[in-house]
This record gives sequence, structure tokens and C-alpha cells, in this order.
Amino acid sequence: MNKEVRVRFAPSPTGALHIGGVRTALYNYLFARKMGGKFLLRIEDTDQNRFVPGAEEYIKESLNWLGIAPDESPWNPGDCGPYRQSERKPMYMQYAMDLIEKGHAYYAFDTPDELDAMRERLTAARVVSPQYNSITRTQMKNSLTLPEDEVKERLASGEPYVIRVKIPRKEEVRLNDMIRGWVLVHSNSLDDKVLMKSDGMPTYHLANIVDDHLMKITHVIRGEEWLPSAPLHVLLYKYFGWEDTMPQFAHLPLLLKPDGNGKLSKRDAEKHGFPIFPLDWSDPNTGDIVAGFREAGYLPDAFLNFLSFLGWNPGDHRELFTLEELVEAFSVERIGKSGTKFDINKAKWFNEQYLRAKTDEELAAYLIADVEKEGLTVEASKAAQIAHVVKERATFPADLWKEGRFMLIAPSQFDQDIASKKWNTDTETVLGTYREKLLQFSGEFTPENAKSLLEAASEENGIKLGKIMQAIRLAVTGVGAGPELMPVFNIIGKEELIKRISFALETLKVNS
RNA sequence: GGUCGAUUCGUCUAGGGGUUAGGACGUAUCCCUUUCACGGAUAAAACACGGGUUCGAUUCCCGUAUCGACUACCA
Repeated sequence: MNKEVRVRFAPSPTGALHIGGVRTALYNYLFARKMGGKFLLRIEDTDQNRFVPGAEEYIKESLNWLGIAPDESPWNPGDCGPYRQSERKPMYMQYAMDLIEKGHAYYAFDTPDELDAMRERLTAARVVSPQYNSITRTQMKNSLTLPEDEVKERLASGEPYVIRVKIPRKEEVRLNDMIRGWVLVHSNSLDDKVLMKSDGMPTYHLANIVDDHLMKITHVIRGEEWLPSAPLHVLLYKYFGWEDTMPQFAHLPLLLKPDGNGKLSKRDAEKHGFPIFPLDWSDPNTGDIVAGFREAGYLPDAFLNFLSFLGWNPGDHRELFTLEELVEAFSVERIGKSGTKFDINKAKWFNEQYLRAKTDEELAAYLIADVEKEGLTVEASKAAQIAHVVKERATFPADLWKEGRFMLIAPSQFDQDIASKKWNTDTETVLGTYREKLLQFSGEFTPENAKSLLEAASEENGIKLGKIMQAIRLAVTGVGAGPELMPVFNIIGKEELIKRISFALETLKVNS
């Protein structure tokens, strides 16, 4: 039995794709690639009320950004289309009817009010979990309790109805989860879930079984929130007679809040000031705006690497993986069982690693873009030099310009704190001499030359360079800390250096 | 409440009947550096609790606690 592995990611287009969803997609992708199989995307849009325009595109763009685009999807369909459940609508009813004919499902005519009343009644009677099940259905309006003629009449008259699965009263349902092992559930804790809604759409439960079967899905890798309904799904496979091809299940641990309890949510992003969505997203219905990792400056490879380690590890001490290496190293056996708290520091660390691995030229491209956004220009070779000098201090591409802007823009003011502590007559003297030497210097202005001239200037005045170094930095850059100074002098050039020294000498006054 | 699941440093985790319980992020200290950062080194830091089983349990079993998911004509 070496069937081709086929897995699917099945989000519903109800808003921005949550980072947990992205991880689910990633694990599906990794598994598919590892097994030489296919990764499909199916849009689960059976709830028309929750449809959000743009959400599908958001999903597509997110996966593209990360380089984990599906092999089959609404945009590049394979043989199992359509890939949107709304477009598969005509397919589902026959399967629901099949279940009715086999006695595993039935029509129900209860109105929402009647369902509420039932729940209230049960709650009042102190029934622990009020549900539509093998006991309560005997008191409701459905094809199990109503005379056959009346059922036909109601159906014929166009009265709204749903189709519910008929869960047996006593049956042990077992499923072998790839991550959790055997999970046993008794059917008496399950309820008669709606399979077909009154609007003619299937619910998730029906649609996902039918579609997974029709799309020849071999492994269902999804979030742990689905674990409680997995037994129902197993039952449905059995009722359809599809047990032989039932996919294997793997329920992924949840992504948790950084500070303790609960599932990671949009609120956490706001509270802690970091993104939990892949891309920026502005909800057309609510006007909510959420920040994305992409726009925050996370590199796709770094983000992917970070994400892959949220609940999985390769079993050795390696941490940096390309997508290809992740595919090679991945296995569901090494996915953990327990929920994972989200630590943005780790994400930043990954980003730094990937940023530093880039060449100066690659980094220069980011820098140039940011420079031009401010209406300035910089030649490529200089941008590369700047990038080289600041790359070690950057977490995000935007930091390159933040850390390096002083090299293109001369300081107009100086850090007062440093000035009052470090600026003194010794500095003024040495800087004066240094300026003279620079003026007279006609060779190639290298970092080495910049340094030897400065050393000569301090020696001539009998002043220790070390004591005034920070003041010199202040004079040229405006601040007290930054990258190594001599390469900076070299980058800004001799003329600019002289100008800056002059300006500092005029502006900064010795504190008396 | 019920069902199901989970529980190793602050966080992500390795490990597994006998270990100095390993690594990474973060934190602290030192070194490097004429600053900051990077880098290097070092340190503090964990098996939720209680019973079994066993010569021996963090590891296996059972409870308890805690946390979480689910409990819709949402997915």
C-alpha cells in the first residue's frame, strides 16, 4: 500500500489567517514534501454569514510569502475540484441522503427557539450538558418522532429542516491519533450534530468528511481544537463505508498566550505589541487592523524557521533550517503534545540570524529602499558599506537605516547627556589638530589612515586618545554609541568628516 | 458542569527506570572592543503534587491539582 500522500490545509475565509493556522499549513506542507506527496488548499466557506471579502486572498498571499504554496487550490486546481466548499454545494446533499437511507441520519424541523427552549428545559432540570442526542431527540420534531406522512408533508411544503446525524446511544469510538495515540470516546458524550443546514449548505462535519474522501486525503493534520469532534468524523467514515480509506489524524498542540493562559489571540498582539498574523490585515467589516510579521520586518525564512519550532524539533541541537532542510528533518513523530507559548524574543533571534547571513549587497537593497523613502539617494556601493557596518546591530531590515542614517545625514544636534559628561577642552584641542591634518592629507582616505592621523593628533597634544574617543564619536555622529568609528569616517569621507568636526567645534561648548 | 487533552529551567525543548537532567532564547557576570552592539566564556534557572510498581521513579500505573480545547443550523 503505497498510496500517494495527500494532505490539505482547510481554513475558512473569515478574516486574517492566524499564526496557528499558518503553522498548521506549514506542517502539512512539510509532511507532504517529506513524503513526496501533495499539499492542497481547500477553502471552507460553508458559513455564508461569516464570509469576509479579501480573506481568501490573504490566505493565498500568506502562503506565497512563506513559499509554501499548495499544489492544488482554487487558483491552481487539480483533479479534485472545486476547491471551495461553496462551489461544491450541489455535491453534499446526496451524501446526507445516503446516510438517511442507511438510518444514520434524520430530518429535524425544530426551530431555533425550540432548540433554545429544549436547552433551557434541560438546564433547569439540571442536566449537565444539554444536547440533541439519543435521549432528547425523542422529544423533538424530527423524522424519528413524527409520522412518516407528516415528515413528507413538511418536506413537500418547503418547511425549513436540517439533517442530523443519528449518534448511537452506546458505542465506543476509538481513533489512533498520530500524535496522541489511541483516544477513546463514548458515543453518549457525542450529540446529533447537524450535517446539512437549513440553507442547504453542509456543516463542517459533513463537508470535511465528504471532501477529504473525494480529494483522496490520506492524512488530516489540524489543530487540537478538532480533537473533540474527531470521533464524530470517525463515525461518519464508518457510516459512509469509507473506513478503508479513512485518513490518519494528527492533532497539533495549540499556540498559547505568552503570559500564561489561553489560546493566542488578537488581543495579545495588541497587548504585547507584536504581530500574530503573517501579513497586515484590515478587516473590511469591522475596520479592525492587525499587524503582520511581514510588515514588521520578519524575513519569510526566519519566520518559517521560528514557526516550525513551535511544537516540533528535529531531536538534535540544530536550530537554523532552510525550508528544504525542514522538509528533510520533519516528522510527525517529533511533534510535541503540549501547548506552546509564543515567545517573540525567539522570533527576533531567528530574524537576526537570517539577516546577518545575508550579503552586504542584499542588505544594501533594503537600505536603499528606506533611504529613497525619505527622498534621499545613496549609491549602491556606499549602501553596502553602511550595511556591512550596521548589520550586527539590526534585528529587522529597517534597523539598517535606523542604525546607519547618521552616516548620510550629519548631526544637527548632540546628545546633551554625553556632551555634558564627555566634551572637554582636550577633545577640542585634538579635534582641532585632527581637522588640520585632514585638510593637509592628500592620500587615499582609508580607515587606517583616518586612524593614524587621529593618533598623531592626540600624540602631538600629549592627550590620551582613549579618554576622548567617545567625545569624538559624539562630535561626528551626534550620539554616544554606534559602530566602529574608523570605518564610519571612511564611509562618510574626508570632506564630510571635516565639516562635521567644524560644526561640532562651533556648536558644542565646554561645560564649566 | 461534562467530554477530551496536556504538565521537564521564565520561554521553546532534549532525554528517559540508575544522567553532574542536555541545548536554545531571555537574564546576570566576565572577556573581547578606545563606545554600543556582535562574538566568546561562565553563572543562576526545571522534572506540578500525592500514592503505588520497583533494589531504584523525573521516566511506568493510579489519583489530585493546574492549564487548555470542545460543549452552535462556526469552522
